[in-house]
Amino acid sequence: MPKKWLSEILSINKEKWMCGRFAQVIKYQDLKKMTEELKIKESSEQLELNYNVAPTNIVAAVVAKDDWRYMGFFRWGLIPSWSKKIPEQALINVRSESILEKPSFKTSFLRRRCLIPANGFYEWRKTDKQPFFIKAKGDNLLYLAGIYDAWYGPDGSYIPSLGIITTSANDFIQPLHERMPLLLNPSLYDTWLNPAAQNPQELQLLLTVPSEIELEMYPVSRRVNKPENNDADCLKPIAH
DNA sequence: CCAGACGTTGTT
DNA sequence: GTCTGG
DNA sequence: CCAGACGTTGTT
DNA sequence: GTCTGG
Repeated sequence: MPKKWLSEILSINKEKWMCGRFAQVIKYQDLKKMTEELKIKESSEQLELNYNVAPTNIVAAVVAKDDWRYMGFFRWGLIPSWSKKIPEQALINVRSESILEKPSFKTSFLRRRCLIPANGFYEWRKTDKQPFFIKAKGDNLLYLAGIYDAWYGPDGSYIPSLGIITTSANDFIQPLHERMPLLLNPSLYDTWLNPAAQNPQELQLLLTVPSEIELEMYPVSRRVNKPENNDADCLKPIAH
């Protein structure tokens, strides 16, 4: 029996998820800056450095309980609280356009919004699968808009999880992809994080505001393809 | 009322 | 949990 | 998102 | 191709 599987002969690779990989490498200075900017009351001394965040990884996110803003840790891939089991396909992205119509997302959107700090996110060019890193101009952190929930497994396990909200790509991202993560303008952070803000129409409006955040992108090594390659080289620009 | 689903992406 | 379909 | 597996039987 | 795992 030859060791060739059908896939090697038929190999047709479909692109699937939009924002399917990002970087969360938040060192002391950035952590300090973020804590001030977002008025976080409780955080860690330091965060795990993840240059290549893949679905199901644990990520840090800013959330609020009443007036108390803190850093929480969540599995990337939303598990609705009522799920009987962990969804087979991780719900890593949430379409902003239909968020209020989806039972899996609606309540989390109305009551449990978060911001996921990221250095930037990875995107694979459709034509040649060349990976790119997309980040804010300069070295400012990006904050990806997300929603979270808490899930208790039948065995008593407790898993907080989140999903990243997506929207149609702006002119900058368009050449690469149709979709992009929702990047709120900083003036909207307060409302976004406020769990008392629960008006569906007002919240939905936040999803339609075009981002004013200036972005830049550059190609990176295909090493990033493999989630276990998790080091600074993932972020380095390579020659075109 | 109960049963059953509950998601995204892109391409064809 | 919440919504849709029968 | 990409990577990697993808099967069965019974015997050692 | 389809599914699971990270």
